[in-house]
Amino acid sequence: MSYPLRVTLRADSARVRARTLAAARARMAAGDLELPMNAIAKEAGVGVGTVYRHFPNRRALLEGLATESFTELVREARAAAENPDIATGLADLLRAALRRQLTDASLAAVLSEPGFECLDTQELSKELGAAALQVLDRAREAGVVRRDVTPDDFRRLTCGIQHAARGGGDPGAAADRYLDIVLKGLRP
Amino acid sequence: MSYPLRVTLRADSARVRARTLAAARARMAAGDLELPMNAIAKEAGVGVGTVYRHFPNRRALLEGLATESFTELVREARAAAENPDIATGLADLLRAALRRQLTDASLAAVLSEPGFECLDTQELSKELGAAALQVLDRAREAGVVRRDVTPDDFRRLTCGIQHAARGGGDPGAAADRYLDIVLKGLRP
DNA sequence: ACCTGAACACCGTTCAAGT
DNA sequence: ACCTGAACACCGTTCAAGT
Repeated sequence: MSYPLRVTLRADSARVRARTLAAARARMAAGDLELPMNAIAKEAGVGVGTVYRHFPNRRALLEGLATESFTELVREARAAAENPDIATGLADLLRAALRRQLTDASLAAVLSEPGFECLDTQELSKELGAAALQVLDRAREAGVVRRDVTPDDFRRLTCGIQHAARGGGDPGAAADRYLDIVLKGLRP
Repeated sequence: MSYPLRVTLRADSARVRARTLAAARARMAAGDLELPMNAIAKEAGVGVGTVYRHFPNRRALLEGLATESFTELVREARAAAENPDIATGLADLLRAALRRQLTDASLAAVLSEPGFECLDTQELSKELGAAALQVLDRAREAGVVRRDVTPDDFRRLTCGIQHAARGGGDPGAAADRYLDIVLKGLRP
């Protein structure tokens, strides 16, 4: 069994990583979802090879970008699982997942197709799944949700609503309505 | 007002078009959704420039690929609008849209973001919208659907379910369940 | 008229050479 | 150890030259 021993990066290495992520984020904010490695390296003032050292492929870079939102989402999911009114907790969980995906396209991309590149992301995914399962168990017991639904259905359904919401005008308003429809459909 | 007068292509031109579409379809069937123009031209035994003459960009090629399925879908939508039991008609409409998108990735892509490149596609889209509106009007009158839903919501929701269904194992089974959830949620 | 494919710009990815 | 960027392969797109 061997685990990576070094948890903190060397200062310059950490700086490179941060600058790469910043450049990538700037591009995404400007509406470019392609994340071209060469262009990002140039904008970050870093050699391409160094970008590849930190992020072996575009998927890894995407996960690096999504980590922050993903962490927040896990926190929200846990809070939802604690809600004394679990029907509300369930609605909160799905709403949070949807909102985070709409504000962060990288998170939407990462959740849309699992198959994780980074251990961090895999870990976050497990934690999200665990929180979702708690919500689901309590909701089932309270009889407020269909019995055939799984935590993975939650992931897929929120990704689906996100996709539907982005596929036309006023994504925010559409997302609210579609979430409403799905929540109602999820009742037993 | 000027309309294109030539409806039938010159024989060789039609052959080029057909070969291009065949090559593109072969690629998509092999799981490549990128549709690289150069590679397709080579595989079709045609100059790249000729491909561009027929399909000025990838979106146009995508629409060319989707036309057949789209036409079938319009037919199915019209049949759904005629169903004496309009609740069933509505379910049939959404099921057909979903099924076609799952069997034809190009149709899923075309419907997912409108902004049509070809007149044919624009026409098909209008016809689909008209049929959906008929279904919706009848369903509303019969009181079997939420009043705030539009034909465009149907498009977006089916695209969303398709996306959710593809985002994990057994897309077919997932699609059925998700459609079930959404149909229930659409009731008033 | 329509077709061809060389040519140019750009991106992904690797790896020998530097520090 | 880590970083750099030239180098190679590949793709999108155009356009001068062919038929």
